[in-house]
Amino acid sequence: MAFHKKEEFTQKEQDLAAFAKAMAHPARIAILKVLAQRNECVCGEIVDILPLAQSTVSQHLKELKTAGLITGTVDGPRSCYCINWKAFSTFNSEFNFLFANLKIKNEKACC
Amino acid sequence: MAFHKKEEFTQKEQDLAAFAKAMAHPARIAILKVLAQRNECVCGEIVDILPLAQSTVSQHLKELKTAGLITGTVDGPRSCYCINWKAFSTFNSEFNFLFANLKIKNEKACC
DNA sequence: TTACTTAATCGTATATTTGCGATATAAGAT
DNA sequence: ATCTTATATCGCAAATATACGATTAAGTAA
Repeated sequence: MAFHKKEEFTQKEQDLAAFAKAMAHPARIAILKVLAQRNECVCGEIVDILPLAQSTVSQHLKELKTAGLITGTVDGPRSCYCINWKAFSTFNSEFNFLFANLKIKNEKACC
Repeated sequence: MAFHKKEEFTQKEQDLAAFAKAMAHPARIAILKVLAQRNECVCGEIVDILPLAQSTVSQHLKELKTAGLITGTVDGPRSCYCINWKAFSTFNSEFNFLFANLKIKNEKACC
């Protein structure tokens, strides 16, 4: 039995899916929102904002970092994170390439 | 122990996450790509294109439909699907509102 | 040195996702 | 009515995600 046949798809499909997956949780959206609005490295504070335990927030941060949506530096006993704008730019391009370039001529719903 | 505390977040955060989650699989990205490129209702064919069993593809289609990314009509023994452009437009706006409007002044990576 | 602070990781329980085969459904063909 | 075709749903097994408390690690302060 083969589970997770993700390798059967193209690299671009997998990349897009991986990016979307990293955003596929409200907690991670909230984290990204904070980082985007602050527009600087945010050290801590995120734990105080989210309604989750410290360990859980740390896991979400790790996922975002692993997926490449954010970067992080260790600065003494605390860690600082900020948005990886380059990754978002790439995602946005890919996303628009797939879906947005046809949007105008498709305003008419077909079914 | 509370699992899945998604209700603790704002509706917009949940909506964005739900949309992202629907795209968080290469198979569903591939399906969306086909529908976007064809630019019309696609009946069947999707099963032939994807390297997955018919029942699995049907499940992915159901997820996309439930999340509102695609629409579908039953047409005799066959079903036809097409992209819900309105949903994509909404997602794109929300996405850009959160992340893209700050992109230009943030090209400098901070960490 | 011993505390204190901050964040990451471990261990674990539960929930969800993924995939397939088997079965059901529903319309058209014979 | 039966057969065929196309799609959806069910039932199950395995993988992954989610969350928390407890612990660890590493720097700072006393």
